[in-house]
Amino acid sequence: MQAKEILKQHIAKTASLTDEQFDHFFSYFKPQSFKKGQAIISEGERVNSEYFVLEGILKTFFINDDMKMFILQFAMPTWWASDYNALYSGSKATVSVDCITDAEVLCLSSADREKLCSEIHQVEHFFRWRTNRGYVAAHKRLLSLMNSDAKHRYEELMTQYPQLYNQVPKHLIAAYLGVSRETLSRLYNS
Amino acid sequence: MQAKEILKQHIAKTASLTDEQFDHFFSYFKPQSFKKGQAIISEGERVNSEYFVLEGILKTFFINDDMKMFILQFAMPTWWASDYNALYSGSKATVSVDCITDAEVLCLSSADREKLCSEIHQVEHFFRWRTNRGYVAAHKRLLSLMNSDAKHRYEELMTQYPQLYNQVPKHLIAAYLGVSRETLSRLYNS
DNA sequence: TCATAGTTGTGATGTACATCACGCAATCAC
DNA sequence: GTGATTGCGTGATGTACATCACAACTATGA
Repeated sequence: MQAKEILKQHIAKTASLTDEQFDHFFSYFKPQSFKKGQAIISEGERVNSEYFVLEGILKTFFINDDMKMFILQFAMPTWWASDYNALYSGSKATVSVDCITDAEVLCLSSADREKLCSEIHQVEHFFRWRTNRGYVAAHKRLLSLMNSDAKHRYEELMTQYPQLYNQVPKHLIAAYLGVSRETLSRLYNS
Repeated sequence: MQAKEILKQHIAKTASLTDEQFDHFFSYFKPQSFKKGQAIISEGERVNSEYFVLEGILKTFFINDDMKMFILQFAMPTWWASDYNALYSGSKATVSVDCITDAEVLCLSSADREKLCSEIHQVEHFFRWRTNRGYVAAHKRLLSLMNSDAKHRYEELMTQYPQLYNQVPKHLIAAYLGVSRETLSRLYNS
């Protein structure tokens, strides 16, 4: 399927745009290709854009002073990724985004998103609902981190996104679950 | 300060409404008073509204099968609280909201919020930005849960919201930090 | 005013994890 | 093809927490 059609169907689930409106909307998105391992947003840099995934898997992550990595999100096709803190506040990135596999994305600058939101009411509507879904998902994950042990979190993740099992190295899944790779290995061998 | 003025100043930080627009907007909010300990949203019930806090402190929380409580949010004046999952999906509440102190709130139904969002573009703009701030805050907390130990999280919380120290029982602060009340007690006595 | 419930502190013990250390494929680079 | 890198498993040990048990103090309400 074409990039345009993928985005169109994605938007149509939440907002009603006329064809002209959608064409205008789409014209601000820049297609980009990335290779496995390539960085899209690096900590400390300025962040101007957010990214809609067409193909491949991205990760949003943070690396602490001990060089330990924590993954906030795996972004799969039709998901969005960026450092939304930096993007909305204008500050420098505190989290990074890179490619777990080769990836095709559509890039939308923050300035263009705000322009589109103010031009087309339904675009603002779309972004409100999208962000709300992210907010709810983050709260679910907070509860799961506080309430469940690592084994339970692992099983939840594998049930919801079984494709991660084959497509994503185990140490990244561990970094998402918030356990060491050794612990994760012991969990599913039991 | 009047309820109306508090809300007006709160909105004005993110959106530009004319006085007429704000009057219309405000007319949908219902003032409500609650006593300490009173429930606002209970797990399993239908959720119709969200709440803007004028005075007092609310908590949004979840109780698991072992009757252990986890606090997602303390809502202080000018904060919003609800079960946003239930509110946006129409399902029943999975988290509860109640009052830690006596509280004055403004209640806005979900139907009215959607009506106002579609009538007044700037209202939709406001809610998009508000939700984005919540999303970013939730991700910060996810990182803090995965990266920091309980002592560090406690100090962060007390630095950012020192008023919680006196106004909120310690076992609720523990339920927010994700540790037992015993552990919390040992943390700050050292 | 007395009883009861809610809040906080502290010791003893248990456990789910992290960390360190090592070996062993599979894949990649040149 | 060979050395280097990446990914994965597993044992030994350490630790930050949970849990249980009990005591004391404070606020609330009949």
